[in-house]
Amino acid sequence: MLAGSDRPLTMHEVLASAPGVPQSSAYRNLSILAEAGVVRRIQGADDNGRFELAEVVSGHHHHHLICTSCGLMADVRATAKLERALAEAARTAADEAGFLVVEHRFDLVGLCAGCRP
Amino acid sequence: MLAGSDRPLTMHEVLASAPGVPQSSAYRNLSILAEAGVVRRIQGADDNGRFELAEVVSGHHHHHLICTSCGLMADVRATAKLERALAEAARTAADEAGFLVVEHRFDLVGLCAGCRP
DNA sequence: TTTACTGCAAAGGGTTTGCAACATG
DNA sequence: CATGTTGCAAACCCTTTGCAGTAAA
Repeated sequence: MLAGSDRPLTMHEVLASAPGVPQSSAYRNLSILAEAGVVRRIQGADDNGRFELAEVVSGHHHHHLICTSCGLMADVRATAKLERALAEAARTAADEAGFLVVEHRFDLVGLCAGCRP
Repeated sequence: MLAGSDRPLTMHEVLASAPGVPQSSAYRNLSILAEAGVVRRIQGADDNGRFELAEVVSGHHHHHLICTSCGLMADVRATAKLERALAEAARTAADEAGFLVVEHRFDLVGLCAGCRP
């Protein structure tokens, strides 16, 4: 499979990239991989589910740019500085709620280079 | 309606809180409100859609705690300091991609007080 | 009456599942 | 022969939509 992409793929894209594979198999296998922690399942802007390699596998932590106009969802490599800030923020916010943070998600929503005026 | 909650509500909860209102009306009206910018539609952990008052209406910017065990989704008030850090991080990350950030989302995923060991 | 909104029930679209055929060891 | 994986099609669930009935102006 081809989840070595620089952005989460929709099921549609996954199927297009693997001709001949029926939906059911794709869903089934991706679900298994997701359960095994190899793949992560996320949501786009408001439409369909998407799949990406888990951080453990891809080897890099990243966030997302989400374009509200064309629906594009791209990865943004997280910098050490940003991560430090986010991690601390997470700890602070979660502590007072007694919440144990396992991971955080930081997504930027707006207009991509091709859609901005 | 009762969107003065401290957390996003699922359609199920919305319906439960407004007995007698049929799904179709709830969906329809919430969609209209969403389009008008009064309500915001978001996604929980991986399951169903949820609704919350838009920031403009609720008057406060917040993020979410998402419990992977029980599915709970709670609001976390954003602090000025955190916001400053996030905003700057957003700008930095987005700029090099030519992305125009309209809003950011920062969610903490993990275990809530009731589910953590 | 004209316009807008309700309720119901049917349709839609993404995702899951049952089950028999098939490959693997 | 025993086990696990495929493909197909039907089932599911959440959400949307058509349409006629009702309330409001």
